[in-house]
Amino acid sequence: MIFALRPSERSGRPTLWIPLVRRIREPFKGLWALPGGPLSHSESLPDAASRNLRDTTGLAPSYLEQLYAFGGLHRSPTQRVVSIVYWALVQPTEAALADESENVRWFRADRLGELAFDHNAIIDYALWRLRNKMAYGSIAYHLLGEYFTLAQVREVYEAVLDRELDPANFRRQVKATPEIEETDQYLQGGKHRPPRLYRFTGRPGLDPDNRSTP
Amino acid sequence: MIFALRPSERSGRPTLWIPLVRRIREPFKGLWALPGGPLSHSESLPDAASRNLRDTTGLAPSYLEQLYAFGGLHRSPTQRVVSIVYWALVQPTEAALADESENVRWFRADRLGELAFDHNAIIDYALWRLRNKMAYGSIAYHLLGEYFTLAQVREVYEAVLDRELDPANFRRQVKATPEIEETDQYLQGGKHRPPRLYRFTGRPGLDPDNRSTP
DNA sequence: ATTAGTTCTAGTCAATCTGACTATAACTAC
DNA sequence: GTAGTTATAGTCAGATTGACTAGAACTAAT
Repeated sequence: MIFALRPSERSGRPTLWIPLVRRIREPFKGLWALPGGPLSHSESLPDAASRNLRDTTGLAPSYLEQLYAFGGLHRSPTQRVVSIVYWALVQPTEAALADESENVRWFRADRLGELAFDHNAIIDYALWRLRNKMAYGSIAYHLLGEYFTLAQVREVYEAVLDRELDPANFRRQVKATPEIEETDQYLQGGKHRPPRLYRFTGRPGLDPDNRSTP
Repeated sequence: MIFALRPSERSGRPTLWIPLVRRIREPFKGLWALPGGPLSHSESLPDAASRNLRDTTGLAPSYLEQLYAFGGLHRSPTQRVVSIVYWALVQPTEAALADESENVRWFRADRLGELAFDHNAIIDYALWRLRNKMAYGSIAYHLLGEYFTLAQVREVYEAVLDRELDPANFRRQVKATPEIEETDQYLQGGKHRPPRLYRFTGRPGLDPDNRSTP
């Protein structure tokens, strides 16, 4: 389950997109589904998630976290399947390089049709978690490049939370977080006062998967 | 992974306890470990967790939530094991009924020796999650009975967070949450002014496991 | 060169929330 | 009665938040 920001076709503002793969066999042949695959005997869970991500879309995530283990009895009509789902954030530069093809395509996270298996429910839950983490933790920066303006951070929040935020108040809050570092660079090229560039110096969260990285 | 409140031997104040089972075969024979067991083909993940809980300790949880899927390559020295761990809260009345025996015993959560497998790390993570959920969500009430005083709620927080809280300020905050309902009952029997009893009217969280219960 | 249009950025102010603290109420034990 | 204990309400200063104002710094059009 991969999230990335891409400009909306209409407004040009960044919105949330996810890549899906088309089922080429039964069950649910022809429907779109989350990328995934089997867990090999010799790889850890996050390794397997990264490999699957790379194999199907060519993407390398800037953030990877376990979402949930889904094990309902009737998730697949043919057999009992337990899926340990991970979710990833990729930066826009990465997302632009992603392989697209007849059977791999990006979709807006808020405009999905009917997907294979219980994947609609999985995405709903992932979106809920993303919004939650965004409200507390410092996760939004993994959807941006190394340098960014405060307005870009605000656009990320607006895209994910789906509501507008007061620019001045948002600045004040972000600037108060110690993990945000001011640089001496400014972003030129806009038709207005050039905004200052910042960078994120924090570390990802502390899951069991990556607890030992202090 | 089960949490319950039991009075400390020394101070008599409630503290966090968890039941462990003794390994009766290799690997780690003789060491204490978290209760658990295999996932059968015909039961969902939360069902399997409840059943294991009941089989080993006789307990029925008042709260059950998925903790994490642990899948490191070397968790067990003999084979590759993926454990989908659930954590549960049980009320004190339940906990008092729990089966204890030579091979099942309660331990204080903050005073554990070396356990089998990676179970020390799992418990650390569960404690971290419990503290986190406590700070935000309304989870503490599942460690109490149906009726409780505000001082009892405070004791739960103090036990889990391991620090003292100002009684007056704590009251103010708890009373402000809409899920707490005042009753007309008072708890008699103390050697001081009898405190009013309250009840919790909220629902558990919204995991994928129990999302459809509005 | 001037002006209009845009966003960036700093700041004010009232409302709300938080933590430290004081004071009274209501019970039991002596 | 009186001392001891916890329950409960309330006050007050400091921090945080949301709505808003205003000047700064750039581009584009005149």
